[in-house]
Amino acid sequence: MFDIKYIRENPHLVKDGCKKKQVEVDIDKLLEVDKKRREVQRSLEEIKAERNKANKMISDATSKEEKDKLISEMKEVKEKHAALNEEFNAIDEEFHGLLRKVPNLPFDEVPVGKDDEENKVIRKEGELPSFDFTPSDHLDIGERMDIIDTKRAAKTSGARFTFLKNEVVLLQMALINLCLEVTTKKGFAPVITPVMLKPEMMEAMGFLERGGDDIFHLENDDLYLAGTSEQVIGPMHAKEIFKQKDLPKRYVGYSTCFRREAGSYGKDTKGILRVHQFDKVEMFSFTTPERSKEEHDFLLSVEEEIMKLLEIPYQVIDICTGDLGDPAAKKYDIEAWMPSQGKYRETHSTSNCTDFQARGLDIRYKNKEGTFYVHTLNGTALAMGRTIIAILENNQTKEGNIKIPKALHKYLPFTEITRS
RNA sequence: GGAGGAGUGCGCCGAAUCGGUAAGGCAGCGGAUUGCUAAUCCGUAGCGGGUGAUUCCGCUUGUGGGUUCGAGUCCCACCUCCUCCGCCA
Repeated sequence: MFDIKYIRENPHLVKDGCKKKQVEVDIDKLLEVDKKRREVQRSLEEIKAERNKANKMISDATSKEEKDKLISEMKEVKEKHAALNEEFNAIDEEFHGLLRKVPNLPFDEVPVGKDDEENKVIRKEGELPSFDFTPSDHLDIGERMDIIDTKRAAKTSGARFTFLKNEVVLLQMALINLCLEVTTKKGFAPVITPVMLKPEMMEAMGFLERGGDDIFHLENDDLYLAGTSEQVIGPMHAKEIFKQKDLPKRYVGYSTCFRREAGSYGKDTKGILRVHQFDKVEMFSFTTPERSKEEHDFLLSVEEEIMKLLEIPYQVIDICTGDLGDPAAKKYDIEAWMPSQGKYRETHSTSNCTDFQARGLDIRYKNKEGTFYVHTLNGTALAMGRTIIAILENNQTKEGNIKIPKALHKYLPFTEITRS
C-alpha cells in the first residue's frame, strides 16, 4: 500500500511515477475522495464525542426520571450516528479501493522505459562456452539421459509440468545445499515456508491488484498458492514491531512455487523453462529505510556469488520503470546464458519494495526517535529449473556427457552425468 | 468432521460484580539519582483526526456484524490456540 500522506503532499510526483510505470490511476479522484472521507470522519467523531459525554451523564445520573429523560434524548442521536456511519463506510471503501491501485513509485535512478525491451544491461560476467559441435537443448539432453520427463508429466498433470529424475534430482538437492551454505554463512535464517496463504496477505504484498492472473487460487478454501516464498516470508512478521538493533532481519526460504503462466500461451512451451511448479531458494530482508539500497546491492552480490560458484555466464539487468511490478521501487534481474537459444534468459530477480509491503502488512521498527515502517527486499538465491537448464546446456561435452561445476562436487556422488 | 474451553493496549502475565465506558505487574525504551559487576525513583501503548504549537477529539479487549442510551461482559458468524473423540502420512 502506498502512503496517502505522500500522495496528498506530492500529487504530481505520484502521477509522474504511475505514468513511468505504465499504470493508470486516477490520483485526482483519490484525493477528492480522501478529502471527503476526512470531512465525514470529522463529523462522525463529533457525534461520537457527543454520545460518549451523554452516556457518562446517564451512568452518573442519580434519579430514574433524569435517566429516562436522557435515554430518550439519546435515541435520536443514535439514529443520526448510524446514518453517518453508513456514509463513512461507503466512502472509506471507495477510498481504499482507489488507494490500493497506486503502485510503489520507482526510484529516480531507474531507467525510464515502456517494457522489457528497454531494460538496461549493466554488466556481463563469465566466459561463454564455445562448442566444436552443435549444443543440444536441455530437453533433448534430459530425454536422452532420462533425467527430465515432460511427456509423462503432461499425461499425469497437463502442460507445463515436469518429472525430474535420477541425477538431476540429486543435482537439485546439491544446489539447495550450496545455496543454504552460502546464505546461512552470511546470517540468513533458513526457513521452509507454507505454500498457501490468505488473500489479505497476498493483497498486502501487492500481488493481487495487477498480476493476480498468474496466481493459483483454491476456491473451496479461499487460499492462494505461493508463486514465490517471498509472498509468505513478508507476512510472517505482519503486525510486528522490530527493534532497530535486530535489523536487518534476513531469511532464506526454500519452497515450491506455483504459477499459472496465464497470458504466456505459446511462449517457452518446450522443456522446463516456464512451468507451473518449480522449487526456489529465496532471500528476504527486513531493513531500515536508510539501509535498504545497500541491502539491495548486497542481495545482488549474493546472487552473483552463487552464479560464479556455478560457473554460469550471466548478465545483470537494470529493470526499467515499465517492467517493474507494483511493489518494487527498483529491480535487478540476472539472466543466465542458455547456449541452445544463443541468448541470456532470466534466472534471478531482486527487488527493493521500500515501505510499500510493510505498510500493507503493518511491519515497523522502533528506535529512540519513534516507530517507522521497515523496508522489505527480496532476491532469488536460486531457481531450480532454470539453473538446471543452464548447467546442463553450458556443461555438455562432445561425448554427450554433463560436467558438474566443482562447487557442487562435495554434495554429489558423481562429478559428471554420463550414459554409456 | 464432532464435543468442550480459551484469546484483554508491539512482547510476557493479568483485573474488571447485575452490561456503566479498559486496574496493576514484568520486560523493553527514555530520563533522574547513587556509584561500581548493580540498585532505586520517575516517565512510557498504538493508530487516525485536528492545531503554528501545546491542550484536544476519536478508534482499538482475536476479526466482522447485531442487541442497547451504553458491550471486554449479551447474541450471531468467522479466525487462531488448547483438551477429548473420529479419521489419517
